[in-house]
Amino acid sequence: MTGADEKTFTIDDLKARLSTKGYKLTPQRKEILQVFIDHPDQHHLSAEDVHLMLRGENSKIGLATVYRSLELLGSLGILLPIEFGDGCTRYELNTVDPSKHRHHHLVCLKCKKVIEFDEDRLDELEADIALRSGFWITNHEVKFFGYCKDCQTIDHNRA
Amino acid sequence: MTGADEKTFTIDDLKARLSTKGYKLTPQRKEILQVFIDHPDQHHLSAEDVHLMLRGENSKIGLATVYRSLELLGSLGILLPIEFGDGCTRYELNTVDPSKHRHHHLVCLKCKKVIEFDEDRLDELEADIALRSGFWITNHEVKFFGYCKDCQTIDHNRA
DNA sequence: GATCGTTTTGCTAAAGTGTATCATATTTTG
DNA sequence: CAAAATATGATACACTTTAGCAAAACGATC
Repeated sequence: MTGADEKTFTIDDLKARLSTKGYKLTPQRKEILQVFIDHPDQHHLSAEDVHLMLRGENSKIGLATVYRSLELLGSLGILLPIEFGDGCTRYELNTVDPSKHRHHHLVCLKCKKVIEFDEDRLDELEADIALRSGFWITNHEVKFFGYCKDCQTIDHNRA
Repeated sequence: MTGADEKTFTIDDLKARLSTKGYKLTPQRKEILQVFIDHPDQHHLSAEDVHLMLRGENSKIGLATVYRSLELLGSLGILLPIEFGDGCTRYELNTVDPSKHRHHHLVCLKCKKVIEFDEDRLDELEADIALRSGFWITNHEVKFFGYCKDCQTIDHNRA
């Protein structure tokens, strides 16, 4: 259901974006971005996830650095933060031209499964909202909540 | 920018929905719903917010009960949980017929201001997603992120 | 309206995510 | 290569939310 490959960020892009804002290129920041580049299927990574994956590669990056780097990469537009209501902020690799590839999320309230889908039909709506509100809109996020095929047969009445 | 009044839930609705699922009607649950009914303008209340408001009315409801009740009212469809990424789950009073009044959020990344807007144009999209995915969709959530009028003149490069 | 079984509450402890602090180490610039 | 600024790592801390359990309250039935 997810679309074709779109150009995402590279380590060189990271270097460029960091330096234009006065931040430094460190091995930790490179490694953290590399985790996202190396695992294109493994979306929605939390700080804890990234930390564990790095530990698995014998990296000694501290947890605080992971948190700080994820937030920084988010503010640079290289990663996108997402909230699924599971208690932690998750991130995914952004695409260089975000208008090219907008994907959204379908969350099962029962089994917590998350399915991605592509959708460009919101661009018109976004332009409309921007005009009416005076906002400069940089991103939008759409989530549908419901019950997936497997969970529709089970009783939802309690628990 | 927010639409006209729509019918929202009452204490009687609460009673009905609780009993059909075997839950009991308690004064605490009534008081908590009443907070939302009494403050139609004060949307987006967190557990802490509700607890403080109740304390201000000399109610002695415990914080854990507030958390439990908010989650319960959410599962009954009386309240809707929303996440703005500010570290806590917030709730707003749902409308009896959710298809009648879908409002979404425009969040300023700089000053954290939240503006609501009405939008029904997603119903068609929702039906489409449901058909393609096999999901039974119960709710959707749309958030636009950007910079409000007041914050567009200020430099966004750092911090 | 009293009784019984079940649910709910309130308190407190604890889990979990994320942030602040600060000494030490690293990067970039010249 | 040296200096100045930034970044890291470790730990302690803050904050939101959950878990556990004894006591209280609800509501169905008699």
